Amino acid sequence: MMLLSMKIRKSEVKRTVEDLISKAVHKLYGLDNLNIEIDIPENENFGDYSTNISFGIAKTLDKIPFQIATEIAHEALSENPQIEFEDSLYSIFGKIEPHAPGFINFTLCDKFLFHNTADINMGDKSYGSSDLGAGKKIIVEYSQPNTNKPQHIGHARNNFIGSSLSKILSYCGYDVVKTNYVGDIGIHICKSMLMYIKHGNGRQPDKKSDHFVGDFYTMYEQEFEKNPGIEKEAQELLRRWESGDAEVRAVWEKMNSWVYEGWKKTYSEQKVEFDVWEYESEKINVGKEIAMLALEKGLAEKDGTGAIIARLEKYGLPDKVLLRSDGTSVYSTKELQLAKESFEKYKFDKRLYVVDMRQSDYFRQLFKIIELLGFDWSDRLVHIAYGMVSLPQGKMSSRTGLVVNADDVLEDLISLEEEEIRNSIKTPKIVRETAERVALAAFKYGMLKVDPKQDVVFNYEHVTKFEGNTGPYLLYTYARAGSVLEKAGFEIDGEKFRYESMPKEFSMHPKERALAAVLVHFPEYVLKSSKEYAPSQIANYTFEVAQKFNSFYGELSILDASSESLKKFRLFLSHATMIVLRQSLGLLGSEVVEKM
RNA sequence: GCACCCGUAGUUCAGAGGAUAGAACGCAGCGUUGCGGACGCUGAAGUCGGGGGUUCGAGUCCCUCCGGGUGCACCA
Repeated sequence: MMLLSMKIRKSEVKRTVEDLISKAVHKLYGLDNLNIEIDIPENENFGDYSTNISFGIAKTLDKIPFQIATEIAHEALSENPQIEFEDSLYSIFGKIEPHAPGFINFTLCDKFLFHNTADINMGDKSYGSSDLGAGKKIIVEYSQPNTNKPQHIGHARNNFIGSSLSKILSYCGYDVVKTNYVGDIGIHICKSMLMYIKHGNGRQPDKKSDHFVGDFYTMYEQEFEKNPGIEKEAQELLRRWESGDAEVRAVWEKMNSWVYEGWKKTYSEQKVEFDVWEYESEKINVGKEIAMLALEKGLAEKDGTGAIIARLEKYGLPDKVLLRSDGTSVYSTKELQLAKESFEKYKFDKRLYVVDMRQSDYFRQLFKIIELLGFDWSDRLVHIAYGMVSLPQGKMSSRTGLVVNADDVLEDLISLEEEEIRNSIKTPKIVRETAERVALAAFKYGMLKVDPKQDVVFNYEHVTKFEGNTGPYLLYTYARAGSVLEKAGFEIDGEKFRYESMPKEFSMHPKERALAAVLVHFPEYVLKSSKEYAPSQIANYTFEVAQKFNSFYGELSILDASSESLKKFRLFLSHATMIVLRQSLGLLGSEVVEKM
């Protein structure tokens, strides 16, 4: 008999299945080091976990998969792990069965599901967390806005992905450093500066200050259409900035401070934070050293004009200029330097760049150059490429004027949610506060539920609905469960409520079982999400939890359960659901509300 | 021209090489003198872009074609 200590983490159920199979296969056939894959079957008839191991080894063993499955299932069942709960031992799996044509299906017993539900109630804030990443450092760089205009809806997706990934990785035990690398200088910044100098008359912002600056950038684009010559003036400004011209620097500082002031509000309303801010203006010409090293290593060469160019053709990538012919460094060279400094400072195990997928080739070049420079940490760099955000009326474009500002989106969503909840909440202040949370959840969930690689069509009508796969639906489910608990006067009381107090013939109703079982998988989805750098994994899991709860809620009465102990069990389940919803929404960057 | 990403129900999206490809919205019905009906239940709806290949098994991996998006050296 295999005995597991009482401290077994529920996140290890899947690993327990792996161990069990691995040992059985070793004992029966002497096979080791197999890649054992454990599935969570969608079809409830196939148990809580399943494996296809029999197919993989059938040829080696010259046996029929079903026979192998039968043998392994039999062996695994005889080693059915025992776990201690309430001062006695019980076996985790109710059934371990072979299934044609050769799967092995594992079904958790009711008592384990009860046990896990009780543990969630006791463990509260830590359920689903792990120490997978203990002692490992991950830098997550995201947002990277430019100081010439306010943030649009595409930045919002970036902010939400980066911020959520950071939370997920922290939850898995990694030491995470959230970094923002601001593009605070360059020709694009000088464009809005130019217009302010020409037409601003020293005005102070009369609206949100980053929007105020953005208006001058728009003004530039309009004027450029009529008079392309003004680009030279912008370039001249950049030259003056680089030479340290006091007048230009003063305008630059003033306008950038306005932008930062505006962003502060944007980030605060989005509940997006950073540990470290880096500024491009502080990296001016820092790339020379890197460029020289590249020359030395022979991966770059000087061309006729004096520019230094990394030759990447033989690696299937376009060549990349490192130093311009005038000797100044380009953006990518600064980024190389930044990566190097970052590694020297943090000795990171991973560095994630959350940047939209248009820059995929660029990052491939960047990472290749770092590898060719001989830095052995080049394989720790990861580009988290995400797709574009578009609207039902089409893709965004500054030319057609269809650019949606992130602040405006959130404000619109808040208004929509205020209308939704005005009926159930009467105090205006509470309406506003609640609407803010619901709107942010709608916004974030709408962005995060989609796989990062996919483009997103962001539909206001859709994401703010209280029904369907939306943030508000999840919050509604949470509030609904909370309302029942409140009515019952329920308080967590794990010590007094024991499995033994359940009726002798107790077996879970299918709806109870489905809910309790889906809760077991939370830690597994957190891990999966962290490995794939995909918050969408947690998002879709969370929706499944909400569906299972509502289905349970619709079918069975909690407060009028047939016995006190059954009622208490259902309250336990409801409370455990709330904890999982709260934790997973938290990992997606959203807060729950008690009433809505 | 070259490269990368994406093609799954009318629409928006899930699918960890496996079992009868799943949700949500919309559509057609149904349910509760009941804990929040902002819910639940049932149903219709699919040649997984086309064609080859690998595999016991392909929506998933490989090749090719088609369609959509994006990027290709001194912008960032």
